[in-house]
Amino acid sequence: MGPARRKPSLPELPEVETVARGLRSVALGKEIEAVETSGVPSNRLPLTSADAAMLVGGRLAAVLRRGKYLVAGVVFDQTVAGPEPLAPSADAALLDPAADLARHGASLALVIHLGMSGQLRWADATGEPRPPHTHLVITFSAGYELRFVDPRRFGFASVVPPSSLASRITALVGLGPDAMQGGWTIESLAAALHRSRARLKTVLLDQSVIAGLGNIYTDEILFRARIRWDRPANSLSLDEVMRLFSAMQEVIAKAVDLRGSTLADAQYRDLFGSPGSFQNHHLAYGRAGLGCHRCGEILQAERFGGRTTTFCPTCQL
DNA sequence: CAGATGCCCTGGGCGC
DNA sequence: TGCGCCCAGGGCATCT
Repeated sequence: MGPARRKPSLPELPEVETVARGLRSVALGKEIEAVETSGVPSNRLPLTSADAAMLVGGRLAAVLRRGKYLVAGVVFDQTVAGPEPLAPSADAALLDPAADLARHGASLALVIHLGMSGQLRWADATGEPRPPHTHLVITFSAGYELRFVDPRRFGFASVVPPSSLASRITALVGLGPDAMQGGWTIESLAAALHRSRARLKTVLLDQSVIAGLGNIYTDEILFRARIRWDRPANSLSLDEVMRLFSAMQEVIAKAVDLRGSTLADAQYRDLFGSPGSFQNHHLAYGRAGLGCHRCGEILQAERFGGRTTTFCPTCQL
């Protein structure tokens, strides 16, 4: 093996959750005074300056996360009561951001997906200069600004009325239950997996089945569950589903606790520029060619569907 | 028709 | 130093 390859650390559920919590801690209730766009459109969903300008005069009333999506509710002409409850119950509204936003009285939604290289930064408007590839800047009262920086422009920011969420951002509405707060049970996970005979990792990555998992966390979950990525999803025994369920809970909880994974390229930073530390607990992702922490076997990398999976050929069955 | 595969978007690391 | 290959992941088109 050559020198350690720089891997992108892309934002998945734990990283987006960390950013969402950061936003709640600093931006709720603050008035939006100005919005600037770079004029360089997202590759996915361009934001017109007219749409962006609709935010001016509003206040952030809620910051939700659904899978890898951030959804901020913006209210006009009313005071914000206070921070929303941090952990909403797993009721039907959990999957319906429009309903959640309505409860907060939001008349506009700012939807952000960080894509592969997107970052949100909270900065003093008079402080550090804006980095290259800053595509959206929202200036709040008190001289702070929220910067959306995205070199590869796979991410997007969109401003839509809550009632148009379903038609304008269909993927958001089509998300399956969230990997962290979707109310998953062993039974519902087993049912979801048994509906498909596609390869297990394909199903775990399918945002319409489980929302929030990406390449890093699926590899970590599968390693801990000791199950191969290419098993047909409907071939798992009950014991294996239970292991997968536990691994998903543990990995996501710990990764959120450690504020996500920041790898060598430092692509992911939280709202305030700090790295996460779950990368120090990675057992599979990025470790191809290194020894398995469980059995010592050399971890193997395989490519499918244009991406790499790292796993232990001996203890993942 | 479910599942698999290929392609596209982009910038940066790195090899030559 | 500079050029060009390759990689990353999500969405979608197109196959089998």
